[in-house]
Amino acid sequence: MAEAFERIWEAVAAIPPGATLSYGEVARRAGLPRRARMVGSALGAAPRELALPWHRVILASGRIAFPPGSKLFRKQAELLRREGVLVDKKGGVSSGEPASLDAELWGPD
DNA sequence: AACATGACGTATT
DNA sequence: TAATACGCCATGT
Repeated sequence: MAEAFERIWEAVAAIPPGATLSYGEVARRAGLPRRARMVGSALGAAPRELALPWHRVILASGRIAFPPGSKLFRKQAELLRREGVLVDKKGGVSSGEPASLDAELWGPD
């Protein structure tokens, strides 16, 4: 396996529960700046036995990378919420503390 | 070598 | 906020 993939897997494995990192950030931490797209490939090719916390990797825009409603989207949302991370229906991810009480009570609209 | 593709990122409208 | 556009880079054809 290419060494780059292993560096990426390490970076992902190092993300603590309840936290999230963007693909670009993971790439940077792996010593591969500007290789965000490669992070996606690496995760897709990652052996299941590594049990990587792939769900903690999201877009730089703070949302889940999959189309809302898709199989993988629901899977990732569930894994994140299982760690206390809030995920709205559009894939928006916010760590534990709500940005504002309004947002929590009334939603994004 | 040219071109398309993708679990991306940023800037601009 | 959403839609485009363009940059980026490994892979596969």
